[in-house]
Amino acid sequence: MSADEFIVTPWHVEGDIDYDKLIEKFGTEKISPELREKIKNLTNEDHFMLRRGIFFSHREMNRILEDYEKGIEFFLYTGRGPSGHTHIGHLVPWMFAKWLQEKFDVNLYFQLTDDEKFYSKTDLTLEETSKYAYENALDFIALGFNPEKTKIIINTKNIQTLYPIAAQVAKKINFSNTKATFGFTNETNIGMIFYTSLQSAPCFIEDKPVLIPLGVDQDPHFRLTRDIAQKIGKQKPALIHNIMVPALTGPGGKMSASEEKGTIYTTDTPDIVKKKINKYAFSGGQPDIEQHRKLGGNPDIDVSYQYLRIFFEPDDAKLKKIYEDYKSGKLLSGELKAILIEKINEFLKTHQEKREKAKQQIEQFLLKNK
RNA sequence: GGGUUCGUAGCCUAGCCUGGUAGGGCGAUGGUCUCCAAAACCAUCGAUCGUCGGUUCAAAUCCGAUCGGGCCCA
Repeated sequence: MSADEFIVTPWHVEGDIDYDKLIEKFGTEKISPELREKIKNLTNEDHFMLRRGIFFSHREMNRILEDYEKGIEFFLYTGRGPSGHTHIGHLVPWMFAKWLQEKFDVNLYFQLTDDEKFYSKTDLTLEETSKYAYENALDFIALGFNPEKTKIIINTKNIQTLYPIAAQVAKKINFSNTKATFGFTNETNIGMIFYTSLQSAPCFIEDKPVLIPLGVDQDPHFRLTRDIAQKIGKQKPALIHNIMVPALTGPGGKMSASEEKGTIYTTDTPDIVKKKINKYAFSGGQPDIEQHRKLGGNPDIDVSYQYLRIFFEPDDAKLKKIYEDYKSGKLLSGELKAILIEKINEFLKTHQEKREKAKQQIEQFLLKNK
């Protein structure tokens, strides 16, 4: 794969992603300074993920906000395909969703697509994906969502609620649509072919506009949903997209739940975190210390720096100092890694405590079928 | 239900026709080098060849059955 090639689909992300090109390719809109300003005015906060372009693209986010200003409330929807343990990349859209929920005081639905992972991963059983769904739910709850306004949907458990909506959707999507959108072939099992309608279903679970914060790789599902929304008498879902969190080992792909060493899990111990970062994190440093002092490092390709930017260092002034020190050669790669290790472990310490508590809270979060 | 095709280390795959206990690539691991990581170089681990049975001195290789995946037709 050459430098300017990249692949972004719901099931596969590869290459060095050019996000401007992706916006063009997917037909989404870049988050404009005006939109950012508007969000800032409504929330009284300029969230660092917006400021730094971690959330970089959207579809009709402006409409959601205009409606909101007119007193029309929206709700939030996001989710996760439970194919393994939760890693820190997953937390990006969840954290942002949590912030949106807080600021706008709205309902949120979190969908765990255990059926989809069973369909798409040949070696996973339904028991395993359901087990991961539970595990992932704990991480989600640990972020501190409002239990009064937050419901977790597990596809195989909540099918009774989802199915009537999914049926409405499914009738309007034909085989050619899914083939074109997802690249399905004759080998694709029919679970996959139907599946997108289940991912659409929560968009219409309330009779209100919906805003979906999500990784940009999931956009194709909602492209279909948006296409058919009016046909079933519903509003198009609005989306706001985050970039892919790079794997520890390098910029050529997203962090994957199945690749041990390129991934920091929410359950990793401080020692494991330290070891993984030191041993695997791709750096933008120079070949040796002398050259590094002289030429400086490249924070833009340095994964440790990127993690700080994306998630672990919300303080702009601190981040800027790290950026400049690294770029000037004052800060060594090993030192940068030490900063990140400290930050991650600090975060995980509290996260893991909250995750334990979540085991007692999970019941009140699970959506009950009516 | 019929036909067809595939099943070799974590992944991809050679070998099967012309039987003599398996070769490569990627990956992984360790080392050298680096402030780390990457790259590069060196080294190492790893498969009883889906399963069961038969033929044979000898089977991944031939035969039968069976399980699993794919495609086509009905």
